[in-house]
Amino acid sequence: MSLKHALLGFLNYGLHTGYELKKVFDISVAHFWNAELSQIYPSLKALESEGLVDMNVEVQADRPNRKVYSITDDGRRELLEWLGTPAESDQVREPLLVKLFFGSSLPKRDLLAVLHKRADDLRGTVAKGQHGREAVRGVARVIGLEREGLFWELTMDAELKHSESALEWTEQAIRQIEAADDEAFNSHPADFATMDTKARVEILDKLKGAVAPAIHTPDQFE
Amino acid sequence: MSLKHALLGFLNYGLHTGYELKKVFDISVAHFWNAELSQIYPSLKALESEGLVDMNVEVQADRPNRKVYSITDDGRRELLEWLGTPAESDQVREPLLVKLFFGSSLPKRDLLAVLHKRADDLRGTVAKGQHGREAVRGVARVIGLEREGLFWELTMDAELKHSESALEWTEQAIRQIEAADDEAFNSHPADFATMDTKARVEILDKLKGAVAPAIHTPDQFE
DNA sequence: TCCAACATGTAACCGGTTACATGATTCA
DNA sequence: TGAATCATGTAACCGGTTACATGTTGGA
Repeated sequence: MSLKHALLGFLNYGLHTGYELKKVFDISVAHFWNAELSQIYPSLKALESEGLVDMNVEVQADRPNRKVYSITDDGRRELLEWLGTPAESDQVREPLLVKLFFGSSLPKRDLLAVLHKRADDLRGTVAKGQHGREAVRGVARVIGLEREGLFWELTMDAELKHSESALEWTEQAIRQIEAADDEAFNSHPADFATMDTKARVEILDKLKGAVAPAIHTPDQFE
Repeated sequence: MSLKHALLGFLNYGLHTGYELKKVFDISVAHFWNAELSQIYPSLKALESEGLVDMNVEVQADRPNRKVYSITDDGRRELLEWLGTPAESDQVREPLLVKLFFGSSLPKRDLLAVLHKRADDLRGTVAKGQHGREAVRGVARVIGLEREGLFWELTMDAELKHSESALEWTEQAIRQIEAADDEAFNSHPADFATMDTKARVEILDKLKGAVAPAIHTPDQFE
């Protein structure tokens, strides 16, 4: 889990309440690590009981009391260790690719509609991303964390680049599908289905041997 | 959830047992939708109780009995409807970007090590992806589902393209970080931390207004 | 002899989301 | 008047992973 570590990261910048941290998440890391208040509060409590953060109640007259958290030395140590450990990628879960994978079961125009919707979404993300990227360094300057600007920009770049390449792929997929033979759609694949069980199993095993080295086995991740 | 729909998708190709489906997942969609047996079995049971699949027990003398599943008309209808519905992207959760975001808290060489590790992993994925892509159409032909080859290839392309662009980004990030001023690292940001609470909150709100339109709000997903 | 493959499952756990609860203040 | 902001949380649920359980057969 890196929510706890992300919280430590922000607390390393200074004191914060849970409510404030939610705001900070939303304007900075939400595109690659979202967090809900209902998860932040218990996580802070857990961090406290682990001795990685301290908490002070700040009594307020007109508003609800605030619980102000700060990072401890142990917390800082834990953060640095985590930051310096290589990160495994999370399991990819991409429903769109599942849909595309079974594209032959679907009328051509339905599949194309699904892909066009994705392309539109991505165009929106790309446009926003370009705007955001320009805003970031200024933001860092305003906030008094100028040196951090580089890193924040790089995370924006990551999203932008990803969106751009995803868009390129989508557009190319659309072109290839448009060009594809109509017979490829709405098909009811017969050969494999009517094979007897043993034959199918044999084929699967043969395939497994052939494809195995090409499969990107998604190993453990934190 | 699309595990159920992925199962329906494969059952639409023909009869399968849970055990077989696991194999099929591993050699085809595992890179974008992994599934464990412990999840497949209950899902099939659920699909059955929803009337989307039928089950027949095949008694075997020398081996454990097999439960052979087949898709029903209702199941086929459900599958087609799901396939034709635009897919929202899953929430992105990228620990590496979290680490990079807090890169200024870390010694330069530690951060670079983390990124080099990622770059190496990606180079491996790209190499495998290229091999795999070439194997796919052949696989489709062997299995008797030649028309499906196009779609399978496109899903391989997606992974390959994504890996390639992620690698490009990583390499560029490494270069920028190598070129960065040493003062940007191991820093203990003081200004923001020593501000009083009210001032910080004000800044956060200002930022929210400025950055909001650039933030890609990750909405609901299925 | 020991491990892999075949074949099915259950149970505990885990991180995360959604919904619900409370209650004051401020602004449109 | 009614919504948004401040500020904290709990509880139910959900999809997925890990670990555990069982028992046979065939090959290294």
